[in-house]
Amino acid sequence: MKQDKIETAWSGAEKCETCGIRHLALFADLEHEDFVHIHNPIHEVVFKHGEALYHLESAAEHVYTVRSGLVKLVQYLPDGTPRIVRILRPGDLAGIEITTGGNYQHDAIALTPVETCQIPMTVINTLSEETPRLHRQLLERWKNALITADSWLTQLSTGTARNRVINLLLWLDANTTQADGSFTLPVREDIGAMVALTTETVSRIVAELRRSDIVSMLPGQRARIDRDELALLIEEE
Amino acid sequence: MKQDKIETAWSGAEKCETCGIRHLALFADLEHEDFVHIHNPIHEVVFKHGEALYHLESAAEHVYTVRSGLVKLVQYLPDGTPRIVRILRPGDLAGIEITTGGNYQHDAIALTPVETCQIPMTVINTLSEETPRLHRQLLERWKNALITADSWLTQLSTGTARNRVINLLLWLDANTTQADGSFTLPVREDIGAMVALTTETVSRIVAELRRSDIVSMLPGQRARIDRDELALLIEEE
DNA sequence: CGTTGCCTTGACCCGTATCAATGCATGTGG
DNA sequence: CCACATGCATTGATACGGGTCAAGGCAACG
Repeated sequence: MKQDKIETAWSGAEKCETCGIRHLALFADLEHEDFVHIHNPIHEVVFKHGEALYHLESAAEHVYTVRSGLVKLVQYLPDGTPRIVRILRPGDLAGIEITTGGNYQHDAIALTPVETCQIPMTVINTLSEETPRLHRQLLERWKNALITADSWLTQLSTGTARNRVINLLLWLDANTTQADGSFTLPVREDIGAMVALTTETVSRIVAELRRSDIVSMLPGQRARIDRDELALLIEEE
Repeated sequence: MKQDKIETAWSGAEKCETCGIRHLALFADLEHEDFVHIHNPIHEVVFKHGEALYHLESAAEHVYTVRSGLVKLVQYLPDGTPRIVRILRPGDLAGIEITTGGNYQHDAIALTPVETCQIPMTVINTLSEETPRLHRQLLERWKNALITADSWLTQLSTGTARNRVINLLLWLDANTTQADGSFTLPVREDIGAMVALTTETVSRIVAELRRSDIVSMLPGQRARIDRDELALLIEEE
C-alpha cells in the first residue's frame, strides 16, 4: 500500500485560470473574481494504473476533476463480485456525490495512468453558493452522470453477450479515442465487470472480432475498431 | 388516446404551503417568503394506470412531483424492447433532467394510479436561483436518482434470474410498502423489463416463491413477502 | 357466455458459465 | 543470457440456466 501518487500543491487556485483543460473542467465558466473565493489548497494528484482515488469507506473530503486518463467506479455485490457502474473520462468529476453530504458511493480506481485535480469539498460548497456559474456546471455533471448511468443499463446490461461487448467497444471508441484513432482496451476482466460477463466469454468475443479484422490490436493494449462493421453486427435482433 | 387526466389548477402555489406530503416533496424547506416567487400555475394532475406523464419526444416544459403511486421511467433498445431504468415513488421528481435544458430522457408511465403536482420548469429555475433551500432539495434529488441508478445496475442487472427477481421484490417491499405491510406487484412483463428477463422466467420464479409460501398474493395485485426468508435465498452464491 | 388480458406450465434448444489446460508476453533473479 | 515465475489471453469440453415457442388456465368484464 505504498503511497506513491505524485502531488503538486499550491495554495489557492492560481493555476486553474490557465489550466490547459479548463474548457472542459468544472471551473470552465468561472471569472477572475470567482477564483479569489478559493481559499483551500487544490492539489494536482496523479495515480498509476490500478491505484485508487478513493474507496467506499474513505473520508469524504475531496472531489476529483479527471484531467487525463480513465477512472472506473466500482461497487460490489453481496458475494464480493465487483461491478463497474461507470467510467469517468477527462472533464468528469469523481466523487460528486459527497457534495451533498454522506460518503463515497464507489471505489474509484485508475484504469490507466490518471491525472486529477483534487478539490476540497468545502471549496465546491462555498463556491457554488457564491457563483451561479459553478452551480450550473455542477448540475450539468449530475445530469451527465445520470444519463450515462441509464445508458449503461440499457446498452451494456441488456441483450446478448456479443451485443453488450460490441456496445462497450463502440462506447470506448466514441468516448475515449485519442489522436491516432485508437483507444486503450481494458483487460478482459474489467470489460467483464462492465457488461456483466465472465472474462472467458469476453475473451472469446474479442478474439472472434479480431479474427474477422473488425478489431485490431496495437502495441500497449491499444485497439482500433471498424465502427461501421461493428454497428452492423448489432442490427440483427 | 383520450386525454382524461384530471386537472385541478390554481394560480401561484397557495396550496403548496398546506400540502399533505410537503415533508417529502420538493418544496419541503421553502419558507412563506419563497412562495411569493412562484408566478406560474402549478397544477394537480392525476394519471391512471398506464398513462404517460410525458414521452421522450414531449415538449420539455414540466417536472412532476409524485404525490402518490408509482411511475416507471422507460428507455428503449435499438430493437424497440423497453427497459425500465428506474421506479419513482411519492416524493420523487419526474423529469428533473429538463431543468438544465434539453429533452426528457425517458417515457414516464404510471405503474399505478398516480397523483402529481405539475410544476413548470421555469418555476424551478427562477426559484432555485433565489432560494438555496430549493437548491439543496434539487441536489438531493439528483443524488438519490444516481444512487438508485447505480444500485439497479448492481442489484437488478447482475447475477442469476432468481436473485434479480428476489432483489426486486425486496426493493419493492422496502420502498413501496403501505400500511398493511403489502405492496403492489407489477405485472410480470414490467418486472421482466426491470430486471432484464422474459415474462415467462419471471412468472416461473414468482410462482415457485408462492408455492413455497415466501410470497403470498392478496386481492388487487398486492403481495406480501417473507423478508427474512427471501434474503436468505440470496446468500447462496 | 364469450372475450380479453395476464399468468402459468411444458418441451426444447441455445448461449453463457464453469472448469481446466495451454499459450504467450513480460519481468526477475541466478 | 537463460530459467522460471507471473499475469493475462485464448481455447476447449461440458453443464445448465434462461430464452423461445406453444398450449392451456383463470379472473375480470362487457
